[in-house]
Amino acid sequence: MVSLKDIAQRCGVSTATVSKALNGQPDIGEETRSRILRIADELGYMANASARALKTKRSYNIGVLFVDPMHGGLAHEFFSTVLDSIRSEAERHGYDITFINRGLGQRETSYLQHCRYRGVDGVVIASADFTDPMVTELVQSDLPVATIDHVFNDRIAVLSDNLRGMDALVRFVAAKGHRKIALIHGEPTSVTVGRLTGFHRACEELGIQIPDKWIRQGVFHDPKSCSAITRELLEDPDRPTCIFFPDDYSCIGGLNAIHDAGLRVPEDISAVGYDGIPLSRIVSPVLATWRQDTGALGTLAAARLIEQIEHPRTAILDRVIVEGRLQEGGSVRQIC
Amino acid sequence: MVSLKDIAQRCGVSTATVSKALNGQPDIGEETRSRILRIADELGYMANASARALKTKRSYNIGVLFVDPMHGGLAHEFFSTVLDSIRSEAERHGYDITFINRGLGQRETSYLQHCRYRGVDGVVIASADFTDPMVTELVQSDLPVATIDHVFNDRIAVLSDNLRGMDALVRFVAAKGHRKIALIHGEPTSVTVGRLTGFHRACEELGIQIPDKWIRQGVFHDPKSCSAITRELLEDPDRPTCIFFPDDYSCIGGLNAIHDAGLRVPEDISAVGYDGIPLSRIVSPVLATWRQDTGALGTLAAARLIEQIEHPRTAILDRVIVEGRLQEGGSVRQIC
DNA sequence: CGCCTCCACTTAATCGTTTAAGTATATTAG
DNA sequence: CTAATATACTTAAACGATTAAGTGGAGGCG
Repeated sequence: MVSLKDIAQRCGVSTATVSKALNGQPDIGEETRSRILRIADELGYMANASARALKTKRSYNIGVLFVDPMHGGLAHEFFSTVLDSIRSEAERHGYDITFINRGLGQRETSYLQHCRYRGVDGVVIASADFTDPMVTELVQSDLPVATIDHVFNDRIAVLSDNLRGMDALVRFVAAKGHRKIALIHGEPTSVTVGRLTGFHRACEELGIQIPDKWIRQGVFHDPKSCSAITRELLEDPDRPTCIFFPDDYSCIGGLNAIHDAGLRVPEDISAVGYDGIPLSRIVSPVLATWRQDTGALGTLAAARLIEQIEHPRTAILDRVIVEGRLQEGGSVRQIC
Repeated sequence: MVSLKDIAQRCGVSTATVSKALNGQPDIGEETRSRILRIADELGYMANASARALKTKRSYNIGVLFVDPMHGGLAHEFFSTVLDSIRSEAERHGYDITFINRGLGQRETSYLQHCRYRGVDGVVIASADFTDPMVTELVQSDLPVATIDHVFNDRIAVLSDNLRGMDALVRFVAAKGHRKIALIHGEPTSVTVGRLTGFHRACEELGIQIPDKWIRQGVFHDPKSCSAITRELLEDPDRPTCIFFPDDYSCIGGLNAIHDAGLRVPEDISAVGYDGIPLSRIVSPVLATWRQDTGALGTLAAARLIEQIEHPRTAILDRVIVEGRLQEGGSVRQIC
């Protein structure tokens, strides 16, 4: 409503002067500047983001690509905390965020087109099918991109240490005496690859043999599929003493299947999650899990992306590893 | 990158013609139009949202105000599903969403200023302190506004029927034989008022007397505070047979406190949640709760808001009530 | 005194789009 | 055959900001 023009009029100067005064340019006299600032404040002036973006090609908007292939989108605690930390870090730097999707209304568009349409200054890819050509297109564009839990060449990547996390969990349950361990993992993504590697390496180093039938593919965040696999594992007379789930949420689904089978956790069988969402501490027993620093994941991705946006020549496009820590919940029991 | 100008050049027409062709204006010849459309497609043209918004004062962007006073923001399943449905309904209509906050970078701003800065076409207020003067300012502005679970005069409001939900829950547990019912409610908001009213009315109609000490104020989505209150309720020798929690999430925290006290749910004490988030079906026992139609809440708010944005003269600014349904979980047992 | 520099501003162009108003050509009416 | 009308365009201004280039005057220097 109130524009530079209004302020210029009231101050008896040109709009250029007002713009420069407001932006802290050096070639403005001291009393002129303070008068302009005062009037701007009085009138409740607020810049027009569209006009500014049009002229400067900087929208102070960052895109967030967040595709949960199975479910609604941001409905899970892990994602929503990551998202929230992206949001608040962006806000701290004066950026807003825009969800990137395909298709504006009827029109079908690619993710990249959506980004161009809104003129986002960069994109955080927080969860997506990284083999999707549209995602590849985005990553190969000239837009600054930061990915979470996936590495692309010459791009910022923020990763949680899946290998180490899984390693720590295996050692934890092994120390509790478990040797018959089953692993339900998620879809084959780089996250899954890291975790599987960590799992197998730790088992090997500890001299634990895991039969193939105990390595099963489930679905991330899908208690249904994980419950079904759990049931199968339990039906086998030679059953594991401990089951690893793809994540805490599906672990809770697994607990349910275990209870339905008339067994108790951890007395009859132990369970291990992954993520360390708040919920994992609220349920009973508290889950043994690897607590990812979801806040750091989002915050770092946003911070590094903004760094690249604002200092394109000097920003280092490498990977950052975020540490996690073991949550020793009661869902794993000591066996002799 | 590719602008109207480029298309105009390639087609040998003016930018005005291209604009009109692309926007389906009637005064463009058939072959000209199809040629323009073809070239635009070939060049991968995508409009520039900033330029368009600058000229038309329509950003195709809707603001979402989402302030969770206690926690990070969108970290809870109830909120995140509402948000996700707002997002996807907006997307269906060609709108993007922007989170509204105070303060862009260092600069302190009001919610309304943020809205003006981004030029949002309207705002969904999904969760906020409705007594906050900044929220009031927003609601009293000329921006289209839709609120969720709160009513303002002459504004679109989408509400879940808290009174009926609570009524149904009370009748459900009463039918199971419970008469000693405790209620932990959330902060005093209009949601809480509705639920309390429903609770007291149902109790009165059923002839159930509830002592004051069993009506306690907790905090929404805060398992900690609810656990503490639960402990207090359990310590009293004259303890309730059933506890109502402000929501499913805090109910799960309450279950934990109950277990810690050496009691089982539902054998020793029954528990009731509210919301019906997916999690409530995953835990064991499944929670008895009122399943709110969170999808409808968000979808309707977005749809009605967009209706008002696009047809300001004919849109009806009233309240919509969203139905929910009883989820008869195993967390309430039949007592004699 | 004449020239240069510096300061504090203004002018004017520009970003990409939309749209009211204008224009040239073809068509129809009288 | 002229005049009115319709069609299919073009012209040009505008949205609100930014910014390179220009300007006028004060002050400094030799």
